Parts: sequence; structure tokens; C-alpha cells
Amino acid sequence: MNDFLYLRENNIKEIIELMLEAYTESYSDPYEILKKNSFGRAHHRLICTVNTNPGIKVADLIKKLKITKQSLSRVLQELIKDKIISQSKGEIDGRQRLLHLTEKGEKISEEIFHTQKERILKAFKECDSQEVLNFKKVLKKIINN
Amino acid sequence: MNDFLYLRENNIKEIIELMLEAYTESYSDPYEILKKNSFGRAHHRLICTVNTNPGIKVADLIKKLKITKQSLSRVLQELIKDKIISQSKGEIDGRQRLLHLTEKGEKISEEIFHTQKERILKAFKECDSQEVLNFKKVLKKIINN
DNA sequence: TAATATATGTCAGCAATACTGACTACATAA
DNA sequence: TTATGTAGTCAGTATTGCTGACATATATTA
Repeated sequence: MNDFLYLRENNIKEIIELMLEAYTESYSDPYEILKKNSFGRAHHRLICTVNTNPGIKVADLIKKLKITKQSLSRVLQELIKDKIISQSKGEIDGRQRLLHLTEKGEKISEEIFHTQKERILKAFKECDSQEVLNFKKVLKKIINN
Repeated sequence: MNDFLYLRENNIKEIIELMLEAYTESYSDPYEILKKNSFGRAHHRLICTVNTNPGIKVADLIKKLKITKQSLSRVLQELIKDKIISQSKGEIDGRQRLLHLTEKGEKISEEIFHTQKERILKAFKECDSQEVLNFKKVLKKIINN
């Protein structure tokens, strides 16, 4: 009875390293295009998160990226100054600053994520829809702990 | 005909952010235990990679972690000094230095990866073996591009 | 064997990204 | 009104990454 092999120590360890590798690889894809815009890893992470969470408030961004507001601030101010990201006052709670990509931000985003998207797309094309759905499901389970 | 929904722009974008989140979350798990040993993110990445690739040579470690030998060196020397990692001369090619976790390294590794392993284990327990296999398959495809 | 190439290590300086602590401004809630 | 919550800012520091230059030992090639 070894239907639970996938829960074994060695498999878990391997998965942890695969996740590190997948992240390291795929987040190094846009290195050149980021450099061209004088952006770094921190800008990349920020743009990615605002991109998929339009209207996110500063406090939530900090929680997601697990950095301090001082660390966020430096990078965020650069992106606001470059008109990549825009801020708007929260309508319900006026203390909040809600973040969006600008049109320019959307365009640069296309460039930045192009290679990374190609990587994922190429991988997915070699899989069927069920496998991709499972991938997403497991990924979400790992996050929600 | 939308059997290929999973290849759509928005799904890919979402996956990219989920991977960022999963990495950020799960690689922040051992923060306290690392701090206790005066280790940081760089030590964590190094230990993880040597752990799952015992006997890896320096050049390959550099490729996997995508850092320079100078960046690696600082952290590696600390871990060697602390007797977490040991070096041995390559038997075939005497220029190579092959890296292993020491017994002490294995023990600390247990501690460091405990929470992270629990996170993955908990996620996997809510999935069946096929889903986990698919997760691993897709992860590997993403890396091998 | 002598010259060259490769794998690793090391020194020095610099840049980016993170941290802590302290303080301010403003909006909301009690 | 007072207390709390959200965000911004200033100053200083630690960690992790980079480049360039040079050293050492081993392997390969001419």
C-alpha cells in the first residue's frame, strides 16, 4: 500500500526545491527588459501584484509582498513618478491609497511579462487542461495556509 | 470550443502571480528559525539546493541560484565555517569542490524546512495523488525551458 | 614539457533591497 | 474629543546582489 508516496519526506523536499527553481528561473526571464527601464526585482514583484490585483491598497500590498512600508515606499514612489502606477483615494475609506497600473504601466507590463508568459505558455501547451487545473489548485492550497 | 481556456492571457497572468505568492509565502515560513542561527534568505536558498542535490559542484550551484561566485562565496564560507556544509575534492576532476550537508547541516535543515514542509504536506493532504503528480509535472515543464 | 584553459577562491568597492525606529499627517471610529 | 488606523517620510543599518581584477590549483592541448 503505497498510494501515499506523494506525501513522503523526499517528495516534499523535492517539491520545495522545484518551487525555488521555478521561481528563480521564471523571475529571471525579464531581467534585460527590466534593466532597460532601470527596474529591479522589487519593481517586478510590485508591478506583478498590482497587475493582477488592480485597486489593491498599500497595506494589502505590503502583506502580499511581505516587506515593510519603508521598503515598498522607495520602489513605489519611483513607479508613481515614472507614471507606471497611479494612486487614488479610497472612496469608502479616504485614508486608503488604491493602486492601479496606468496605460503606460500596462504597456510596460506587456513587455516585462512577455518572456515569462511564453515560458508558462510553452509548458502548458505540453499539458492538458486537467493537469493545468490541478497545478493551479495545488498552488492555491499551498498559499492558503 | 473553449477547451483551451487554460492557455488564455488572464489565466497565465494569474498563474505568474500565484507562483510569486506561493514562493513568497513558503519561503518566509522559516524566517524565525533562520534568524536564530543568524542566517538569511541566501543561506536558505543555498541549503535547500545542496540538500536536494548532494555533491553538487560550485559551478552548478551558481547556475541554479543565478548568482555570481562572489555572492555565493560569502554565504558559502559562513556555512562551511559553521560546519553546516562540507566540501570535498572531485575524484574525477580535482579542481571541483563538491558540496554536501554535514550531519549538523542535516539537523538544522530539518528545523529550517519543518514549517515549510508542513505547509506543503497540509496542501497535499487535501489533494489526491494524481493532482500532486500533475503539479510536479507542470512545475518541471516550467523549469525546463 | 610548456602553454593554455577551466574551476574555484579572494579582495575591494558599489548598488539594490530589505530592516528598525521615530515621527508626521490625515481620516475614521469610539 | 480622543483614540485608532492608514499612509508617508527621514535616518541609519544589514544583507544580498553586482563588477573588475587577480591568485591558485588542476586539466587539457600543442
